[in-house]
Amino acid sequence: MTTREKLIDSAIELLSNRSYNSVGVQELCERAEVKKGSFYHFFPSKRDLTIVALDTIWENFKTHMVLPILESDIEPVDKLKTIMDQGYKHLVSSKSSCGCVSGCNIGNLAVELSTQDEEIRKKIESIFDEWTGFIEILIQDAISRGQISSKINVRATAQALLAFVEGTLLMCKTYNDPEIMKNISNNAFNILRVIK
Amino acid sequence: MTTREKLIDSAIELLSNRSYNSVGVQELCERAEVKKGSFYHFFPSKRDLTIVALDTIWENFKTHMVLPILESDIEPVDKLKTIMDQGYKHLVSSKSSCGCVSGCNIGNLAVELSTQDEEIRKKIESIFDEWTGFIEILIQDAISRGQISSKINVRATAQALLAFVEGTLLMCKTYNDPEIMKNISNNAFNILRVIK
DNA sequence: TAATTATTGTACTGACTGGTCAACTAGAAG
DNA sequence: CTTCTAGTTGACCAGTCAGTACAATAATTA
Repeated sequence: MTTREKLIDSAIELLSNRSYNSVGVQELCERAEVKKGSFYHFFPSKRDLTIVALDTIWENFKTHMVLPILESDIEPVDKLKTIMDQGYKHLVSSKSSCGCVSGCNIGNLAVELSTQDEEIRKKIESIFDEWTGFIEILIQDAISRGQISSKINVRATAQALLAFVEGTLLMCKTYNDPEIMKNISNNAFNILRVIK
Repeated sequence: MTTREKLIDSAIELLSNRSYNSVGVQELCERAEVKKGSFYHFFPSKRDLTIVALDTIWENFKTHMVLPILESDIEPVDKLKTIMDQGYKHLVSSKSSCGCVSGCNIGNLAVELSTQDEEIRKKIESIFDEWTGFIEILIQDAISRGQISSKINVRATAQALLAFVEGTLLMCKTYNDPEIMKNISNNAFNILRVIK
């Protein structure tokens, strides 16, 4: 693994479980076993590393989670359920590995930095846009199969679903309990107005 | 206004628009026009002030927003709508006063500190519990009037609604746009399974 | 082999962090 | 007038922050 990759990896790890302002460049370097000089050779600033880390998180999530499920041939509504289940498993494993539920890596940075760093805010906005787009595809698919009412506003519903997922992760983090997700997540299907 | 109150006030103001780790004791004191020595006369630490600020935010929200609406004699489902409308107005005013949508003061601290400060996490957990309790009352009321299906799990649905509200605020903050709430919020009623 | 470029290491900067502390002031109580 | 106490002040820690400067080394190319 290259020095650059090691830095991105430790950024993802530290930023996921803590927060931007509580993680220093020094600690980032220690975890990556890299000297500070190397850090500033590869990245002009901590913020720039954060943006690359954000991109990497999203690319990983997309290629290993979203796309495989989206391209599978299970029912669209079940795809949503699968994504939620995967999210739950992620929470459980993060809890058992570091003792705490860290929620959504991207949402966490969104909340902390949206009012303070316009560049990072825009980056996350574009990630959320793309994410919403995937959910729209899923909804369209379900509509064309007659599983969801065609009267809904697809984009607004997709946004609502993303908001719901982010809010659910926020609650799990606050209660430090992945099980909260189980209580809540069934309601996601009400948002979709699944036809029964 | 006493020195103590001035400190709590500036804590609420600064923590609402920024983040815990980006606000220093020094800045807190400057905004309150108080010297650092006085700060540590009234509060043993920055964290202790934060907990008091959290309590104050919640008490204000409860007495000026939640309770008046809850005790009014409009339809329970409309009460939810009213709360959402008030939330929207709050976002609009925060955007026009400081240029950015700050989201939920309490949710922001929850996301930033839940994995780092157990005492603050527990404080927010208890606030969320109380908040959920109020929503439960609202739902019960609607059920007893036959406006909502009695088959739902009241507590889980209340939690889902709170998650939805928090997630919506997170989205508005990320997009720095209060209007996002308009797109999303109608779906709240789907979560409730309102009988039509 | 020599020159060039990419990478790493060390030492450092000035500003800022949360927090401590002894000295001081004002006003009330005895 | 004296004493006590709550409130206030500014100087001062030790440690950390993001970022810089630049020499030493490793890898690549001529």
